[in-house]
Formats: sequence, C-alpha cells, structure tokens
Amino acid sequence: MPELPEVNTKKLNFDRVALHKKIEKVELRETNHIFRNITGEAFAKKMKGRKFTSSYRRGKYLFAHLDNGHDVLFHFGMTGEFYAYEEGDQHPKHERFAFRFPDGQRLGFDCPRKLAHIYYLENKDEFIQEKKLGEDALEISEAAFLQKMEGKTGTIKGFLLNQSNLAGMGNLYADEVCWQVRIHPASLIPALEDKTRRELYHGMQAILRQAIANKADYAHYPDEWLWNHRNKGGTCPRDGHELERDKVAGRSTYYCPQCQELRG
DNA sequence: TGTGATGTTGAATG
DNA sequence: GCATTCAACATCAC
Repeated sequence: MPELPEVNTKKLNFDRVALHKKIEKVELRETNHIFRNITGEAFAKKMKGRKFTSSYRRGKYLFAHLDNGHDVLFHFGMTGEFYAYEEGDQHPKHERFAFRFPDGQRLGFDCPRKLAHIYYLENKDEFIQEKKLGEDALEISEAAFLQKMEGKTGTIKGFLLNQSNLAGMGNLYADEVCWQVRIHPASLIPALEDKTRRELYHGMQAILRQAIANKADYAHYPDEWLWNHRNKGGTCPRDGHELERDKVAGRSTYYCPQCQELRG
C-alpha cells in the first residue's frame, strides 16, 4: 500500500532480492497499461543480461539503476507489489511480469488494478523535471517546505497530496498529519500561521520516520494515532468524539470535528 | 448489487 | 497559472 513509507519498504525488498544479479529473463504476463513508454516485449529485450546496481526512492517512485546507466522506474499505483519467489513456486495471481535471476529466484511485479506505472528511462533527471516531481517528503528542508506553501490558496490536504510540492504523501498519511497537528484537512493555506506550518512539517517528518521504523506495518502503528481508527464509526483516540468523513481535495478524508480546527 | 479503496492523469470548469 | 471536480484505469472486499 504505497505511500512513501510503503515504497521505502518495497525498496528494501527490491535491493535484497534484485541488486547485482544478472537478469536472465523477464517473464511477461498480462501487462496492459502497466508499461508507459515502452512495450512489454521491448522492455524484456532491454532487461536481458543486465544488472541493477542501485536504487533510489523519491516520494512514491522507485528508480532502479541499471549497469548501462539507464533506470527502470516503478510506481506502484494503489495495488502494485513485489513478490520474491523460487523456481517451481506459483506466481502471484495478478503478476504482470517477473524478473528471473540465474539461481531460479524471481521477483514478480503484481498489480490487480493495473494502476501501477513502469517506465524505462534513459535519463531519470529529465523525467523528474518533466513530471515536476517535488523533493522527497523526508528530504525536504523546513525552509523549502514553508517556501512551497507561499502563495498557495488551496486546502492543506490538497497541498500535502500534490506531488509537485513535495513527494511521498498520500491520502492516509495526509489525514494522519492533519489529525496529529489538530488542523482540519480542509483548512486553507493562507489562514495557517507560521507556527502551524512548522508543526505540520515536523509532524509529517515524525510520522513518516516512525512508519518507516515500523516497516509500514499498520498493525504496529501506535493506537494513539488516527491510523487504526480511520474507518466508519471510528472515534478520535484523543477525545473519543466520533470521526467525520468528508471529501477533501477529491479524496475520502477522516477527521475529528472536535479537536481539528477548521481555519480559513 | 452497489460502493469505495493507499494513485495518477487528462479534460473540463471556475 | 491555480485549484477543483470528474472520469478513467481494473479488481476486490464489504
């Protein structure tokens, strides 16, 4: 479930399974819509005999660097997932393609909803520029975060979700940040004081760090977080008030009407 | 059976 | 240029 911490965990898996091994073959399955700037067949051809030498995560994107200087870019959409498995094992149900390594190990890319995107990039910096992909949410400085907010007129949630402001925040973490800082997600940026903006930045950093420390395993997220109460009939872990559900920035949003102040 | 789900993109609107 | 809303992508779970 891929927001920044989830993709970070996928990167660890990818590095462990795929780095520095010769790619014997790419096994293609039903790949419609998955490959964005190359056909599956051409992708498989390019991969054969190559090795991944490193990987780089920026927001929800994972760039896997090849020994020919190019990159394979993974974006997981809502349901993209890597699965490592051995020769003879059954492949995941919605596997779109798999890398096969000489020892028989596979790294499958599974995606039921086909919302994932895979690109083959000769120049990853060019891609980042074209997409206007913002700095990673964990890398961005407080000053740059505040600077991005300058002049914006929309909601705080919309700001956090826009990947050109900063990269990596998704719907669930954005709700968590707003809740922890006690700001209504539909609050308008111009109405937020400097102090609140800084709290949002530091709250976000702390949440992402803790999520990564827990390997994005939701069962281990603190019960004091909004996270595991964020559902129908859920109550605020701070004051017990029933949570509200609304649409903000086009996404389903949970918040506590009692302790999250609406500004603007 | 209908509805909504962690995301992105493009089109249309204001 | 900005911000918002909608539809599309395809499948699963409740």
